[in-house]
Amino acid sequence: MINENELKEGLIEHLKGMIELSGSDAELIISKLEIKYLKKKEYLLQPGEISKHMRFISQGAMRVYYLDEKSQEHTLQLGIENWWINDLYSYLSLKPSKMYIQALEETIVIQISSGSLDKLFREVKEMPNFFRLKMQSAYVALQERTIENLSMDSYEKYSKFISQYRNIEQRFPQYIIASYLGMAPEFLSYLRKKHASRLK
Amino acid sequence: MINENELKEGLIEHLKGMIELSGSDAELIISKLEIKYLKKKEYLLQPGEISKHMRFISQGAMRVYYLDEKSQEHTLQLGIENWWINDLYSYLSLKPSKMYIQALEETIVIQISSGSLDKLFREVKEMPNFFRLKMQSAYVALQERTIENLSMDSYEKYSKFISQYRNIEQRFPQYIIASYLGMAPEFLSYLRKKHASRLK
DNA sequence: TTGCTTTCTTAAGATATCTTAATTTTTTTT
DNA sequence: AAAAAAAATTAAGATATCTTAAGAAAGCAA
Repeated sequence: MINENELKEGLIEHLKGMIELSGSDAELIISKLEIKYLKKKEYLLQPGEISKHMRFISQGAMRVYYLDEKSQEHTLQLGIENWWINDLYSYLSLKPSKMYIQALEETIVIQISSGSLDKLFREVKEMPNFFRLKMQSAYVALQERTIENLSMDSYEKYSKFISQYRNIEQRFPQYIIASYLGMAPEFLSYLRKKHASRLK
Repeated sequence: MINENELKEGLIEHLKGMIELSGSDAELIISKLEIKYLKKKEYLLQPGEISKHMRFISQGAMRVYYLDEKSQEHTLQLGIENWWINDLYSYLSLKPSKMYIQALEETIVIQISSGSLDKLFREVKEMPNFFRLKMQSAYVALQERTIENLSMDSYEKYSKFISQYRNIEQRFPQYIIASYLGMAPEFLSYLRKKHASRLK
């Protein structure tokens, strides 16, 4: 069986990669963490629900996606171990989400409820800094994605994607990668073939 | 002539729309503000430079854009009075920007150097909160743009754009709007004609 | 006001990407 | 291992969007 304390310790290590935490800070944080187990294809959040937790992938792989009016899936976020995953829109605005957050493998998530997190913001000095920094890098990453959207064609985007997500990319089915990149899966398949030799 | 104190007061009001500031907070902040005047087409930042200020448009209109390898312009951000405008990537990472930040009208910008802002973060209690909240809404807005990129066709994007930027949109030349939306200006022109009657 | 410069429009042909549908391959379940 | 389900490939025809080039309109400067 899995040792939950070890998992929680993993999140503490993750925090320590960015901010300083005392032993008592760590204990305080650990006391607020909840662990959730998800089977493949299970949902952590579905449209209509309000996202009330910050969520950290401890093991496994997930994605955030939504369905447009034509019921097409569009993937907004992919994530694996040690990535945060959420619909921040819903979390921050307290409005119902339009997103699905789904496990793509057997997955373990560590969550903090927004109430607990607010307390931690007050009680653990460096906690706001952690989320400020996270938020900043998330913003920069999203801006990068916007830039790619504006200036790259489909193959360039794909090519950048696989070089950026080295190895990780194999954990996601191709049709999900296509939906992340904003192209039809058949077209991605066509591109892969066309450029087959050139792929690094 | 323009009364600079009034302009600075405008920024204080803007801050007060989101956080609480005492009289002495306001004075402290005001003491760090610099005012910059830009003529139409003038640049506030150019590629290769590091963005060392947080920038607030006091009057006028600006855009952030970059050139791709084919020297095509892509507009990442548009802004008018009371909007913050910057290349956060460069500002946060201290790396050289790839962006142009350009005035599209006679423009007045209020700046705070990153050094001064860091001080304010320590000296004005609510200051970090302001930027945390700003950052959050910027992130959510960018996520919204990503969603549109994934699921809307060009006309839908344009249509959403003009309803979102009511009236403001007339202050930006159409080819810039096209470059913001990620389409060729000729195609935008074609779409406008095609849907001419339906435009609200 | 005239002339110059910038922006916008039009149209034709080229290209990228999508849609549909059938087939094959891979993965999962029994 | 066989059967069922999910994912990937292929190919043809359809559509969206781009490119180029030229002319018209609008804005700005002399």
